[in-house]
Amino acid sequence: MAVQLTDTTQPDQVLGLRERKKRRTRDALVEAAHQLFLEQGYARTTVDEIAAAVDVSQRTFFRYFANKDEVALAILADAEDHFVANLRERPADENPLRALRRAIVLTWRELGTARHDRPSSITAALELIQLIESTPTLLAAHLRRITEQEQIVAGILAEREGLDPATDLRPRVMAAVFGGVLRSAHLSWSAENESTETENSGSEAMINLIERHFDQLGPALAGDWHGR
Amino acid sequence: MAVQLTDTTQPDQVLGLRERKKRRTRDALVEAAHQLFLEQGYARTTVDEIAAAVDVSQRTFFRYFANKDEVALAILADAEDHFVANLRERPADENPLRALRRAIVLTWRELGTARHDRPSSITAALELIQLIESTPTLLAAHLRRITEQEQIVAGILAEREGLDPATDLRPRVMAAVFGGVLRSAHLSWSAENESTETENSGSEAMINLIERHFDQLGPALAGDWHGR
DNA sequence: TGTCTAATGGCAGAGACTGTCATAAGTTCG
DNA sequence: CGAACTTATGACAGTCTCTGCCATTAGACA
Repeated sequence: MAVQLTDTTQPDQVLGLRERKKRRTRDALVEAAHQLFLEQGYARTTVDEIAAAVDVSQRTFFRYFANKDEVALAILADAEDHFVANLRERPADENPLRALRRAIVLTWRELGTARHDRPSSITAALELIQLIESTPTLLAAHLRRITEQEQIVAGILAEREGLDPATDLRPRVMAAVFGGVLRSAHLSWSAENESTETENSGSEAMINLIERHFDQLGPALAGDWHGR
Repeated sequence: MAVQLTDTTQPDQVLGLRERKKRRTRDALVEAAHQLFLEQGYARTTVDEIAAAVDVSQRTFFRYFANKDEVALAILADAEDHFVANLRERPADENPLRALRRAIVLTWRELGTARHDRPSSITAALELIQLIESTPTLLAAHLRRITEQEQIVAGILAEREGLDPATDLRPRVMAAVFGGVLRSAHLSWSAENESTETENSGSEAMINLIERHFDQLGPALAGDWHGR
């Protein structure tokens, strides 16, 4: 697969020592930060502590992450990329809403089964969502990232359907609605799992919640709520 | 209306000198901050500058606003309160989606016509939306506030329809969808009005955009996009 | 007018970032 | 293998946001 050219193209797997080292410290920072945030809370953890835990200088920390938010949210970035990839791979004959729904469920399922690279990427992701929901600063940063993702999603939808994203509002509206439903599901999840430790755990609980929220989309928009 | 009791209840209009002074400095801070942010950008404006412009100490600034974000977003807080009030006043026989739509349009129209208290609250609000959309930090803070508002909206909807907010997901989903549509409209607006000065201006342009986005909600969720 | 309460200012300090520069550590090539 | 080059890191120093603390000032109230 990885074709070896002169030296412009970097092989996927065979990274130099330098790159490997960088990746290692980056991973270490993410993990150390995550641990510390869970133990003592986001606000009460200083960047210096995180850096010290990995034995690098504070300056180096800020070369890896633009700010404190970024280390915390790094764990979800992985999942987000997977989601985008999954959405792109959805068959063209699926309607947009279904494609989105399938893609997100599939992403959580993957995260649950596949032993990604880190042992428990789901556990970490779920812990993080809880942390986010209980940390105003983090929530703000997370919401901003989410909306950026929505732009990307809107672009993918427009492309899928062969629409002009500048003219047609549907992709953007759909992406925004999707984002809203997801956030709502996350909120419900973190409300249910408020009690300290991850008990209900498992990606299944989250998937279930997401499905239920999607199911309410039609009924919610229907004129009369008393109908049911 | 305002019944005068012993002294526990503060009359609405007749504020003491102290309260009047406080309100004045608060307003001055908001206005000075807004002006400075527009002139030199959010990041390049320091809190010290804002405080100096109103001739108070930095310490005092932070007694009025928890952080720099808050002064900037204060201008929209007013509009948000109006929206909530408008939503509450919507007739019970209106379905939820329509109630939300009417309430938001009405809010913008009020903001446009009524000479609120400050001369041009719309102008400032629209300028602010543009500033928000082009300032990551502010956008993050704004999104967080928006989601808080969504919780309130969900509560109002549940109450309107006599539903148990803990059980029924529809209010929450609806609030999230509404929030998404609005954000999408704001984004479109700020994209259209990117060019420096407020030209298209007027709340009518924004209202028009909001209506158009709402109109796309049905079509977007409909199975087949090629239908139209 | 005198007391009581609340707003303010000034100061010190923690913590998140950023620019700069010297040093250390990988990479490349002869 | 070692010299020359490139890149990551560390160490400061400095700015800016935000907080706690205490003395001072200025309305409120009797």
